[in-house]
Amino acid sequence: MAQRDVAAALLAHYRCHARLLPWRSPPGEPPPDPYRVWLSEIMLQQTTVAAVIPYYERFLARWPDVAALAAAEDGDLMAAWAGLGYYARARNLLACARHVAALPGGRFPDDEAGLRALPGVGAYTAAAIAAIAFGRRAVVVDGNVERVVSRLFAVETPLPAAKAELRMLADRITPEADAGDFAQAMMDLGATICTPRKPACLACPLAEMCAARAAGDPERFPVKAPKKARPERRGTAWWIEAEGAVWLQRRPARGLLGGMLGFPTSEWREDHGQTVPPPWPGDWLLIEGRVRHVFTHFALELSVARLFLSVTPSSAALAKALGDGQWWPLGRIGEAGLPTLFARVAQAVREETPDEDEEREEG
DNA sequence: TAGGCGTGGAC
DNA sequence: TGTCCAAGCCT
Repeated sequence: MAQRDVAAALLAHYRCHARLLPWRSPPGEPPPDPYRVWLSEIMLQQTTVAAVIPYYERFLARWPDVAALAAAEDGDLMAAWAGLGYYARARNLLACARHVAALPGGRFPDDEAGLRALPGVGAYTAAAIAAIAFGRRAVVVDGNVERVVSRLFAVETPLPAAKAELRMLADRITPEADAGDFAQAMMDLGATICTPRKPACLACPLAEMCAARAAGDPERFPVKAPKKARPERRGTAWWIEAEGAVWLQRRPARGLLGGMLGFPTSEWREDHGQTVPPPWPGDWLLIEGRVRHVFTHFALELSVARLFLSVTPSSAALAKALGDGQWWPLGRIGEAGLPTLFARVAQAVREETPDEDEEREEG
């Protein structure tokens, strides 16, 4: 197989079948603003196109360029990211925007090495921006490309050990020109035709050249090492309510859900059955339902305990006992920008007391 | 280098 | 229902 045949066949297919996406220029046309390419690439890390589109549109409308984003408040940006997951991306997004805005000219670096040095920009993202926004030849390797290449060459080495080998093979088929279109064509192919399950080989422009197809079992690739079981953890979320407001806690900047608002909780532990002392004195009531949430590396089941206070403790007193936080109006809990785990806690409380608002209004 | 780090959709 | 997976990065 001549390597250039792969690129030629793929690019020809892409010119007719490229997906139209909000951050993308049609094949052959001038590339989009690097800010838009960067913003989309960060959002798309480990995240589906369908999930990203509404966030991308909202972000672009609210912060149309890197200078505007650099001027955003931390809390506003974290709240706008709420629900999209992997919140370190949001923290790095802001750090990166401020870094770029402070550069002479306030523009993104235009080569791979310069991009790679930015916070939140790794090998894949640097290559993708260099190719798509700046037309540089770069070897763009994401999960799609790994799958396509592993099938094209029937690579038997299991992931993740195969990464270096797959990157070398991707380098071999990457053309000197049209690097941006080629990268996006590979990713489109992986997303729509060379899919993890039931690949549509009959529609594939590379079918004739594909070793896995020739071997009759393309779905077997990429070979993957077995993964570990996901442990189960349990804990309790504390719902503290006073005079129509609930206490929200700002989580530490690093770690799980770092920098996001949420409810105070106990530790999350694998040993269950332990009774946890509440963090504030009073008559706590355990709600019936529990909140289950699955993270990448563990599953969590939270009990929810409620405390009603007739007098609102000062924020300073609660912050001293529970950590940095704030009172939030109950009626506007939907605007707090809670990550999904805590949005579910709020929903569980709401479902437990469906008529509470009416009773309060009537009483 | 392997593990931490979210979420929702597909099957 | 559980399992897998999606345009990875950081430490």
